[in-house]
Amino acid sequence: MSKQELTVLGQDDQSAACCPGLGGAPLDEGQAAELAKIFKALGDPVRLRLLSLIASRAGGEVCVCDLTPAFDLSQPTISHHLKLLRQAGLIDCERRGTWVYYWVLPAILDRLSMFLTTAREREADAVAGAEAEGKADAVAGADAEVTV
Amino acid sequence: MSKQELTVLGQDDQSAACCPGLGGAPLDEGQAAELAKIFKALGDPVRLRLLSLIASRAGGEVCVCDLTPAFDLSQPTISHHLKLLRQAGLIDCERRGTWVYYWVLPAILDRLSMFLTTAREREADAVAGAEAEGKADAVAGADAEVTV
DNA sequence: TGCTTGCATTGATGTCTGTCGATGCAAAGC
DNA sequence: GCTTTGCATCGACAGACATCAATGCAAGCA
Repeated sequence: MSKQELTVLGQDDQSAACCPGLGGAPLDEGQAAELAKIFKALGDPVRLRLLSLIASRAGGEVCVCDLTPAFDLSQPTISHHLKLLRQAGLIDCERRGTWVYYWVLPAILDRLSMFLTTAREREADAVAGAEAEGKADAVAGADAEVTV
Repeated sequence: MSKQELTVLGQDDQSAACCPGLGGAPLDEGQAAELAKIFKALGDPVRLRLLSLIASRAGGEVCVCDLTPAFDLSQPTISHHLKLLRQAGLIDCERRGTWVYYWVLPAILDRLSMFLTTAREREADAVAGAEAEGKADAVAGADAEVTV
């Protein structure tokens, strides 16, 4: 039911070997398209909450019957969002009797996190280098707006 | 030109204090909407490449005139994507004479990375706990598909 | 066998988004 | 002043997306 859905990061995809991270060389079109597909899956409040509900569950897996009531949406809509998360490789599922259980696949979360982290480190270096020339206040101001 | 555009993470937004990360308590609707806005900005190949081009630039900033030729798109389209990245709080810009320079704001990248990392750690624990009951092979198979 | 439950799929519809040409606007040079 | 250059904004349009009701399908139960 599920293995075939991992189209984003197929194991035979040579271009998926590894993205350099934002700090390295600029992404080529293939890498960008692949990453964008995953980020797009995360770019919806409903899907983000679904992922959050699954990830925060003790035991690591959740029955759909526990997810649907948490939203003010129809069952087909929830099913549709779960399918998109599955196609992005962020979750997987398994049927057990009457119920279907979903769990998070940590590998891609890892990859995204690393991609963003290397970006930050590289960028922080660049900013440190340019801090003496009048751009520092703007960056510092932006920092103050977010309590990381 | 730029400070007012940071609508996603306004400094007076109490709900933006900090998201718990995927591993903590499930996201509420406000947090999910806020994070989704940022992920959605990253959910486009063109914007991802733009961000990558800016982040990987020595000096940390890039003139728009250097970005536009890198794409097979019209100048208004590039400008549109840059605006969305700016509204998401991922980049900022400044006009200098005839040219406009963009640079990356690392704070939100940090926050996203942390959000995803805590998710992974929490999820990995859960998987480790459930590894003995037949779900392990599916997770291991997914891991094998990504060379993180 | 027939009924019920849980979830996925289909088809339709309204909304959002990416893209472009045209235009506006600021800065620099003549 | 006028012209040119660099970039943002506007208006329009095609394609993508979120959502729903209806339907299909598998599993359990009477």
